[in-house]
Amino acid sequence: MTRTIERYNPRVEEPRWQKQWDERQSFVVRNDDPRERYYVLEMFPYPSGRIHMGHVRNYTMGDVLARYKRARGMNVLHPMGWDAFGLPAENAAMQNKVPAKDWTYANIATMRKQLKSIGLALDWSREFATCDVEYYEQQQKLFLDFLEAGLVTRKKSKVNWDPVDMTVLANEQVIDGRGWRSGAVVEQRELTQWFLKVSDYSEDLLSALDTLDRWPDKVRTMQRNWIGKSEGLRLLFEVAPNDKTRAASIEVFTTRPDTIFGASFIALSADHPLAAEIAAGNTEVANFIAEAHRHGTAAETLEKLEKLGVPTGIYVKHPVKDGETLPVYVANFVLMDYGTGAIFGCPAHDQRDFEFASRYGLPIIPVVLPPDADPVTFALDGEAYSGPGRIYNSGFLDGLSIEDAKKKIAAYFGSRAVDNRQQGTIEVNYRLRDWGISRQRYWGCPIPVIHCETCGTIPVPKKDLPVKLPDDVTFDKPGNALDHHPTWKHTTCHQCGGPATRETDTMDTFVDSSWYFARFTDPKADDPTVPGVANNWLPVDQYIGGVEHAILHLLYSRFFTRAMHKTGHLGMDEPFKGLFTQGMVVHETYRADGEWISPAEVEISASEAGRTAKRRDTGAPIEIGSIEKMSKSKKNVVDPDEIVATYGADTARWFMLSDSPPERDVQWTEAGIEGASRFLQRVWKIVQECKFLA
RNA sequence: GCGGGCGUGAUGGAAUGGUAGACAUACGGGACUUAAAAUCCCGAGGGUGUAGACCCGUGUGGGUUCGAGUCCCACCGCCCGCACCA
Repeated sequence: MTRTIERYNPRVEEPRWQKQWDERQSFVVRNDDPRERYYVLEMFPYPSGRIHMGHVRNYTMGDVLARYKRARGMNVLHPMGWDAFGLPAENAAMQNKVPAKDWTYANIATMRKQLKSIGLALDWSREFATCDVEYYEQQQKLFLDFLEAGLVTRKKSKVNWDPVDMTVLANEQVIDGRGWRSGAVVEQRELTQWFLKVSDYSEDLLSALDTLDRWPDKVRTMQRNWIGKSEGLRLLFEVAPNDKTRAASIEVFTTRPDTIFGASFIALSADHPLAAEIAAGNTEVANFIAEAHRHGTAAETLEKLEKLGVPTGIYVKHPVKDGETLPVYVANFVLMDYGTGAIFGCPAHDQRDFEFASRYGLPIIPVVLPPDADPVTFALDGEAYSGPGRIYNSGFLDGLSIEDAKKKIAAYFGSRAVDNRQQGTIEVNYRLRDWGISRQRYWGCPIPVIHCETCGTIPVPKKDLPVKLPDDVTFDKPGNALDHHPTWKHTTCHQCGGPATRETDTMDTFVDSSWYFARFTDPKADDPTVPGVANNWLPVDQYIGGVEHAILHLLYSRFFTRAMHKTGHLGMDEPFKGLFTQGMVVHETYRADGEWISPAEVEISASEAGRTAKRRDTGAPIEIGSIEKMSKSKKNVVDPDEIVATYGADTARWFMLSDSPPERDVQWTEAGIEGASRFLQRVWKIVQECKFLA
């Protein structure tokens, strides 16, 4: 008897199975399925044009989990959608004269086909794109509900302005003083903006991190730092009589009120109102402020600035040393947008204050004695001491621990008054700010409000939603194409019937991705969610994505879940029970004559002597460079389509999962994918032999 | 500076405190072939030895333990995030 065992041919087998899954709707999930539920979600893609290997890795991980849970008899929700608003569509519209909408949906069609060829167990019946009118209409409803619930404010504020993208950026989107997308140096501008009141939840967002025990510590720590809680004392210093200002007091924020006996100066931010007032009659101060502004944001990219300041000529009374005064400076290292924009300097126990005091000859008075140090001989060794110890040189605080001294001095100042106010108030400060969501862009969710000359700025009634984006926009002028549209913004006021204009700002695209996981639970519903359904599925049991979203997307989503809870759309506060941050896909880089070379053009030969590379066509030598994240700019990308065509999706998936632990970077190599391919062939052969024997 | 993580063959990496290096890649040798590819088999951490075997090996130095890659302490190096936050 003869038999032949054929080689596994993914080009036949994979499409056959994928067709069956499609026809039988194998992965379509029903909300009324009584089995135990499991929700696995990977961060949805931006439809940039084509999927990349990072997508393959991300979605394969989720897929394995989804299939495993399904095999264990669970009802598994594993959906897919598109984070489809954003600037690249507008850029494409400008450069290629393709409407942003067409460009986006064409990309989605391509990428959907690619994802299907990967063989993912996805419920495609729930697919949506955030630029679908049906989706952003629901988002507009959410905005109105948030507005009604007091979670939205409109205020004039200094904003980060990206001069290249011509739009506002959230603090989270400014990296080293540059726009996260354009890389342009960010400017400060004063604009009226819509804000979501994330700061209402500062404490809750912080403390609830402790409950997220299936999140990586790294991400929790990053969020903790970002929220930036500090407990301290808001403290008034009484201004000594002078002719330079009528201000009676200066308010500072400090986390170290226990060191008040070591205070030797007050420093104001260059943006402090009092500094501006003094500058009006003091050219030295005015020049210093101008200089500080000139450095401003741009200098943040340079190495640490020297601690510089200028005396204002004003003095304040020392709050605990009768008859003594402290000089008031304007200093370049004091930030206006944290605390009160003013500090008291205790040089002995704060490194910045130490440098400042050393430069300007101000007293350095140690008031914290390190354990085992001698109070008589202890001296600072060229830098501030910020470690543990006991208070000394401090009158009625002497001998106390730092913690006890903080309590005692807070009580002391709490019982005194300056400028007709309580001198010291315990205060908790957060670094977290409200989220400015206004963007001066066309391709985003319109903010559903109108500006009426008579009635003011008022929300569009829900019955008039959606506020639809026009399709016929042009990009011949810089700035917001919506604003330039000839008719779109002109409307009538629903209250008074008079003329009104629409808000032309659209929402930050991070809004779109802050609740999509909830929409997947019932993507066709007439409301943002059907709470009975959403609460059954959420929170997401396992969320998988890149660590680059550790702050922005994940923090905003946590806020949104709380806000949707408050407005009755959801019944929980945390969206993601488990979070997994997968590593990147990296690849060697290749260079010749200063140009990056694509791996497809490179032939590698290896021997005991090592690996060498040459051009596949000409045979010219190529330098093997460092291993980097796959990126178009370095050309070290491998196209998933080609891999699937050559080796099949399962080989690509197997390699992605087997070569490196999922949380670490995986290095894509030709040899690795070959090995994975051979491995699968062997497995297939064994399976065939078992079938034959059976 | 603060925080998180990592350090094991040529390489990616395995190892509930119990035979370190699974599996894979690369490399070398062999079988098959006119030849190559594919496939299959063998070798392989380093050192000494004809061999049986022995010694040394998980960044460095200590410690706990019958036993440490794993736990504890100190240090060195690398990666990532945040950072003039008072």
